[in-house]
Amino acid sequence: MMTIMKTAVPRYIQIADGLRQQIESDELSPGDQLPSERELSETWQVSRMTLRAALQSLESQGLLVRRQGAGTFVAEPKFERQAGKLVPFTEAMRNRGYKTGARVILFEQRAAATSTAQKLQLPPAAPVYVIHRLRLINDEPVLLEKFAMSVTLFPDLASHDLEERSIYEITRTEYGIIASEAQQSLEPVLATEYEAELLGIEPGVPLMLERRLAFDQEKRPFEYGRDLYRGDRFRFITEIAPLDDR
Amino acid sequence: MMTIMKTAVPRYIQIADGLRQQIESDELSPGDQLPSERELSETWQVSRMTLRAALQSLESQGLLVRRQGAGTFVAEPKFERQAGKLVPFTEAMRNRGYKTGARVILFEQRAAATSTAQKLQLPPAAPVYVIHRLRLINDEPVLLEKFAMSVTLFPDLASHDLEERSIYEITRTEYGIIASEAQQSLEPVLATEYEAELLGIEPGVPLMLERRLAFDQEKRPFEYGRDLYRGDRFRFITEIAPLDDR
DNA sequence: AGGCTACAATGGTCTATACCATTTGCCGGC
DNA sequence: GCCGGCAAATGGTATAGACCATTGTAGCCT
Repeated sequence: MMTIMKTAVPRYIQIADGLRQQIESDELSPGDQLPSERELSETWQVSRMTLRAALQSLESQGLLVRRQGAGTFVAEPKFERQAGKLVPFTEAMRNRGYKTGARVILFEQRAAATSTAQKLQLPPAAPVYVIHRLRLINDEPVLLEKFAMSVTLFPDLASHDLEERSIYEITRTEYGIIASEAQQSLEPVLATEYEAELLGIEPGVPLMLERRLAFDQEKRPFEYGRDLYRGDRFRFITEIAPLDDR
Repeated sequence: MMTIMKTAVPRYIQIADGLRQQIESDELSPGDQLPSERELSETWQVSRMTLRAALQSLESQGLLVRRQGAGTFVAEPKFERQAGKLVPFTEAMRNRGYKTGARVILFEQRAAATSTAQKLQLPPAAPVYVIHRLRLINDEPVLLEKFAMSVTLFPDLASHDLEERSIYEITRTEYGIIASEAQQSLEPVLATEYEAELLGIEPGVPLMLERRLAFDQEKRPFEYGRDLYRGDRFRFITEIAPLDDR
């Protein structure tokens, strides 16, 4: 039954389907450059505008990347990140076969900002660590973590290796504080110049901001963070399960 | 500093911004019809193609709905649904000031399909209820729930009012089974004819499928469901908190 | 009064063309 | 050998116009 089938598929959709098949059958690989718009419009015997409609459709589906003056390229596939699940980032990515890395960009102790003190249920201006950590996959920066933790609760945190170890593994083994749940939210933001420089992108590029307040086994908040994921490298999927260790 | 500012904003983006401002300042309300493309292109003194580019931009941002032959309309705002959070649907929507309703479409007892028995950790072909329930907001069908539950675990379930009561409230108060957590996932699907008819849409319209396996306080699976949300009426946001009752 | 048909209004597809903005590569000069 | 400038290649914006497909309304006929 073809009740929802059109008898004539628009040309630009036919062309988009043809190109998508080339991408999905590995005839074209991520990073490959497509023939130019002018060449493709000759190949498919359509106007350049019709061809552009096809490319725009594929771009909006995340399959193509177009750069003015340079060309059209097959998009790299995005990493998948579990939304709403406290899975150690490094472990999750390594499980996918990626090489991971981390760099501590900032580690300093300062009086908590009012909102931070409030979130962490600390006295006003209580000392906290403010930590910025850059995460890399296959040597490419993809995530900038900014988080705050209480100095009182985690004395001498600097003595631990924050580049090689998960923060939650450190809190569990060194301080007996077990991450058990978290409040998280996702929202798109644009990269500032600072963030852009660290992530190797242009300012204004979209990032996914994951705000997080992690609680320990006594339901006490102990980590307040804002993770900034490159929007062009991640997509978020949702599955809830009992909290894994981090 | 204008390092990311272009000195010349494309005309179609200027027009899109102008129309967006009319929408966001309530000069245009949800459901309002916009002037025709031909009229707008005269108003803004551009070609119809340029005007169409502006409308397409707004459509992709979810602000406009265009229907061939009928016109262009300001989109109704979407309901927000917490992804990954077991909040009773009725309660969540009522809290937003919406009038909710429910209709049981199907309630039957049958031998569990293999996959269902497996998910619910039941013996093969164990008897289960298969329940389809249609949810309405302001008298509009927006969600089709399909779920399975063990007959053995919930004898005489039919005697309870599934239209007025939350399923989890029933399992808690009548059977002492408390929903404590769930595995959930989100994925877009297209409406079948059956689903489309119930939801008042055309077959092929996108739906968001929320698969769910709910566990009780002893970590036993007791409800296996597939919720189909109208994609044009919901968007999903993520925030995790300790599980509320359902 | 209801149903059907036709027409007008509306969005959708497509063409051909021109020009602009960005990127990249090559060539020449230092 | 390196750097800068220029030109070509590429995507982006815009125009003018034609024609197609769908929807809705009005008028006419039963």
